[in-house]
Amino acid sequence: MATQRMHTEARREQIARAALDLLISRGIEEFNITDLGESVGLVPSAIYRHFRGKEEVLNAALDVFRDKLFGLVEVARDEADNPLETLEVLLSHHAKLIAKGKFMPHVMLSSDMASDQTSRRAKILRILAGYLRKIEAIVREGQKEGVIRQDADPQTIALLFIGMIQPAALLRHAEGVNLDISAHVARVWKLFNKAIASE
Amino acid sequence: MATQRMHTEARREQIARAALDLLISRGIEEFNITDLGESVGLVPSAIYRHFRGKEEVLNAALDVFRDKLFGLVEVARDEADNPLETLEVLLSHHAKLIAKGKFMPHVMLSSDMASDQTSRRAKILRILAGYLRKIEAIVREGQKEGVIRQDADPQTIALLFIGMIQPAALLRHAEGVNLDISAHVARVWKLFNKAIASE
DNA sequence: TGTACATCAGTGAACGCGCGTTCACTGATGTAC
DNA sequence: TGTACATCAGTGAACGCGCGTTCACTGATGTAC
Repeated sequence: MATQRMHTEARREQIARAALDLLISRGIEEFNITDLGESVGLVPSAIYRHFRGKEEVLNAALDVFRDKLFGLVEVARDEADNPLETLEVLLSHHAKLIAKGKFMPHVMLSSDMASDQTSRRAKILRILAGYLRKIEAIVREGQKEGVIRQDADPQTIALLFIGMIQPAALLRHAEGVNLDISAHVARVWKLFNKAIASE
Repeated sequence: MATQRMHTEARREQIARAALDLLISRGIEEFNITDLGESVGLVPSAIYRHFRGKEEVLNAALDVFRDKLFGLVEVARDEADNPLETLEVLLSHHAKLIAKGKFMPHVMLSSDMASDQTSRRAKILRILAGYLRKIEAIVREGQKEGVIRQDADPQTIALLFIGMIQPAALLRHAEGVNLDISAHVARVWKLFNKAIASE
C-alpha cells in the first residue's frame, strides 16, 4: 500500500479533477483508467472504490468543467461595471486559462468527447448551451442599458462571442500559425466591440 | 463473395470517402474498421487489401476532407465579385454543408480526432492552418481593394470568420437551443460585416 | 487509555470483450498465346 | 475465339493486445466499551 488513504468524498473530487485535466491535455481518445489512477497515485482498480465505472468518472469530470465554466461568468460579472465590460472581462479570463494550457481547448471544442455515449454528448451540449444562455443574458442586460445595439439578436451575439476564442484555441499550436492568445483576444475584441456596441 | 470486385484505386477512394462520412456523423471514438467495411459492403479484413491499417485510412479520409474544404474556397472565389463578397459566399456554403449534416461539425471542430497519433493531430492542424491562410489571403485582397478595413489584422479577421460558424455548428443540436444554421449565418454576417468593412 | 471489532480505501491478479490485424484460401478478371 | 496461367480483390477464421472491470485480500482508520 504505497498510497495514503483518503476519505471517499475527497478522493472522488480529486479523481474528477484529475480526469478533467487528462481530458483537457490529451483528449478522450487517450483517456484511460490506468493513467487516471496513476495521476492520483492509485492502482487502476482503486478507482472503482469511488466510481461505478469509467462513464461515471467522465460524468463527474464534466461536472467540474461546468462549475469552472459557469464560475467564470460570475467572476466576470463581479469585476465589471457594465454588461459590455463583463463580456470583455470574461473573454480575457478565458484567454488566460487557454494560454495556461488549461481548460477548454479539447473539452469545449470537441463534440467528439460526446460521440459514443449519447448521454455524455447530451451532457456536454447541455453545459455549453447553459453557458450560451448566460452570455445571452449578459447581452440582454447590455441592450436594456443601452451599451449594446438593440437591433441584434442576443443568441447570435453570444455565439459570435464564443467564436472569438474557439478557433484561436484550436489553432494556436498548429505549425505555421504563430498565435499569442492574449494578444489575439485583445485584437478580436476591438472587432467584436465595433460589431455590437451601440453608436 | 457477396461483393462486386473493384480496382484498388477506385476502392481506396470509396473507402476514404466512406471513412470521412463516418467520422463526420459519429466521431472518431466510434470509428472502427468493421463498420467502415460494412458501409462499403466489405468484410473488415478486405480493407487491408487497400490500406496498411486504420491510421492510413484516417489519413486518406483527412485528404478527402482537405480537398473538400479547400475546394469550397475556390468555388466562393469564382462566384463572388470582390473579396468581401467571397467571404460572404464562403460562409453560406459552409452553412449549407453543415445544415445537411455533412462536413465539419466533428472533424473540423474536434482536435480530439487528433489526440492520439501525433502525426494525425499535426495533419488536422495543418489543414485547418492552411484554410486559415486562404481566408487571410482573401482578407488581404479585400484590404488592398479597400473593401475591408486596413487597420485590422488579417489573421484576427480570419479566426473570427471561422468563429462565425464553429460554435453554431457545435451547438445546433443542443437541447434548448433552437438554431437554424442558415438564418444564424445571415444574422452573424451582418455583425461581422459591420466589424470589418471599410467605412 | 487500551483493546476488540467493523468499516472501508487500496492492492494485484485474473477475466473477458472489442477490435485491429494476419493469413491461408477462393474465385473473378485480365492477359498471353 | 478458346485455353492456360497470373494477378489480385474479397472471405472468414483466428490471434493478440489493450483496457475496463471484478474479486478475494490486506491492513489502516474509526468507534464502542
